[in-house]
Amino acid sequence: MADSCRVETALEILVGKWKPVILFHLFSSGTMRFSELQKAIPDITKKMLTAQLRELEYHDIVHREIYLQIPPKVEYSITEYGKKMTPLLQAMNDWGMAHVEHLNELYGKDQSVESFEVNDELVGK
Amino acid sequence: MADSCRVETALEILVGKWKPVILFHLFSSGTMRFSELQKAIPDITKKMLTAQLRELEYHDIVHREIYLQIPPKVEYSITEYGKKMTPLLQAMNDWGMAHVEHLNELYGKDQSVESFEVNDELVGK
DNA sequence: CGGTATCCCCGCTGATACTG
DNA sequence: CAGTATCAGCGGGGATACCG
Repeated sequence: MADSCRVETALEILVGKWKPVILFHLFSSGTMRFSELQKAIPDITKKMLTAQLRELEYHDIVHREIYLQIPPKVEYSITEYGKKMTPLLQAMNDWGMAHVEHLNELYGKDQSVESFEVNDELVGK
Repeated sequence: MADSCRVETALEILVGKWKPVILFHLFSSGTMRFSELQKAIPDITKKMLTAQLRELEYHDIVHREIYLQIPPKVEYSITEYGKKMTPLLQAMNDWGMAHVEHLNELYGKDQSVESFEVNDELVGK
């Protein structure tokens, strides 16, 4: 735990209602157009998709490739630097899965940690 | 990255303006009274301290020991299960530190990722 | 001492419409 | 197609006061 705590720095990048799902899709599919992301995440609005992508872009996690053509085409992908997040995301994912199990043991199977609609979405894709 | 994404589960537990700082102090000091946490985190209100501690307690990360006496005494500590979060917190902390460096390289030293007041607080303790 | 109870504000998110 | 602009709602968080 050392003498300081930058956990919040990591949180800042990931926090945002749709960032984990966006990252999940980009990590899985490699490169996706704006409209492909929209299709993959039906409930997100253009406004939010744009906003969250811009934040990830600012943090050099996501790359935005613009093709100057009509109609426009924009592709998003994980940067090389962004790929270094994989172990962290993996660790969070693993801990999250174990924690769901733990909560089930504590409170019973019917309990939810909320916000699982996001996962339903992934399942239904 | 597997076929599902429980990253958000991990985020839920940590998200909350004061949870990382609270965890930092409890991990560092072992056991702390309510008032000690207040002193360690001057800007937090009783309401928020209580709320965030209750959430951590619900998730079995923090244990709440009540001493039935006048004046009241309540001690908070990390549960055994909670201690299993250490590697995750460490990973997030490490990534966070590296990311601050990365942002400095990209945008210059003066840039901030915001919310560093929390750290100032820790430094000033 | 260790909390609740109330009231309030602001910023994230959503819905909808418009545009190059 | 890939956005921006505008308006509106809701809830996390803050300030303050009170309580066993």
